[in-house]
Amino acid sequence: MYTESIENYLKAIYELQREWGKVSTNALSEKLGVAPASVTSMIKKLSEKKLLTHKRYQGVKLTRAGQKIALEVIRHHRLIELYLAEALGVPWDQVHEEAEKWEHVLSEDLEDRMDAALGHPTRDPHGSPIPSRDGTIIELDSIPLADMRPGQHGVVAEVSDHDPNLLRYIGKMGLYPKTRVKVVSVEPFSGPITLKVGDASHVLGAEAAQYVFITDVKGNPGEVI
Amino acid sequence: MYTESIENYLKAIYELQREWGKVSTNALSEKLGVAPASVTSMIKKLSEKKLLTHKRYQGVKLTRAGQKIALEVIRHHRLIELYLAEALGVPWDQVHEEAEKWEHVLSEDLEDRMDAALGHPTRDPHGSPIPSRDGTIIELDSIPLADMRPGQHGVVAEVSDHDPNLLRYIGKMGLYPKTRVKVVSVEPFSGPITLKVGDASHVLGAEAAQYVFITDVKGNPGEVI
DNA sequence: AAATTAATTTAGATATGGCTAAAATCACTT
DNA sequence: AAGTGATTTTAGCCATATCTAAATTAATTT
Repeated sequence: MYTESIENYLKAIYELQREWGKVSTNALSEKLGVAPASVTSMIKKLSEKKLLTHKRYQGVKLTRAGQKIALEVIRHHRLIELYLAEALGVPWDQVHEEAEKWEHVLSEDLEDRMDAALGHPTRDPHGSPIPSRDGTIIELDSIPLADMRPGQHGVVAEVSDHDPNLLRYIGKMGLYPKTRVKVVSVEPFSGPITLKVGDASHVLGAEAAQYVFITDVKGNPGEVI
Repeated sequence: MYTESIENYLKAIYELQREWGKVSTNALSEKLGVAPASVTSMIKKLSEKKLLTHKRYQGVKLTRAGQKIALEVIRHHRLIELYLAEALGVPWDQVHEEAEKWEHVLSEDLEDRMDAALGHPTRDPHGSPIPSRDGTIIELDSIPLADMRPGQHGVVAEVSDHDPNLLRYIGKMGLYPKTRVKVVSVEPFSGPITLKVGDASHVLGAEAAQYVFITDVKGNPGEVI
């Protein structure tokens, strides 16, 4: 088994890789909240263990072995998040923090039991896909709500879980995964977005809209006024 | 917060204190599976933090502060054990291992949720008392099954959870907490014990009988043949 | 009371995963 | 092509929690 630290590095690298393609020392440093120099020495170690490849000054890339471990940790994380929400009613803005710790000590047996109790789910409470045991993951094709135009509508696919405050804010307007939304208007200069969620109308700040991802986008894109 | 290591030391000290009164360096070393020298240096640290008192070559004793932390960890451990057994059907010989890891990363909020979901339980699956949040614990008055005499009967109060094999063995004859048992005969020289559990009759080895604790013991003690 | 044995402590080493400060490299501008 | 600023790496240090080997203290035996 790998240390908690190693698991966290691999997970972070996987996520950055998916979002930005390449993963720099600084990006990792910021995401993990450690000094760049610490990242460099960990990279060296992970490279020796063949969990990633590294070209000096050029960033890292997970090997197959590294990705496998990353996906196992992510599977733990997301199963735990969903389990806590479903079975114990933990609010969706708190499940992430709890899962951050528990994911590293969850046994495979308990993982399987939770998976079965939840009916082999495919999405966590934030809409993120839960990798299967063998490391298959189906990422959704979605765009940030911030990129939508007036008149377009779609379905909330996924919401970033990095900030509990953001989740509470988003939750207040009912923007949970699988919810239909329609963009009514968009203010210029990265301004707020007015949208319909069911019968209700909400105004959402531009920054928050970066973190809400929409799938199944349809409708004639109108002008940004 | 304290490190996982510190929590484990405090828990171990609490348990040894309860069982043997005083807690020697060697006893801790054995219980924790670390070298005696390592125990000495940790004792020094815990003593500086005022979590225990130590007289050189004379063993240690938890302070009130140390005991409070020990009981918090034990509460976590036992709530987790019961939760896993009840909610996820984890067999009673596996819950201990899972709880050993999880207990150190459980939030107070989740502790409360599990406690509520279980209806504020007072015993874990092995019959051990679950301390309350404020650190109150009600230990049962019980004797080892090995000390019972033919003709006596009683109720299983608690079973040691230190060895999964033992738990499976004990489970096979239905010796779960709250089960009535009657001692039929006891072989001499610390020999096996024949007992009735419900309608069934079982023979139990003397060593295993050291780890099963009986309360409410009644009946005329007969001779050990 | 001295010698032996057992328990405990001290001293010094190791691995992990952080840190800061300084050096090296890269990327961009002029 | 050289200079500047940002990024990355190197070098060396620190804390935690282990270890082994040696020294000390306590307990027991003769």
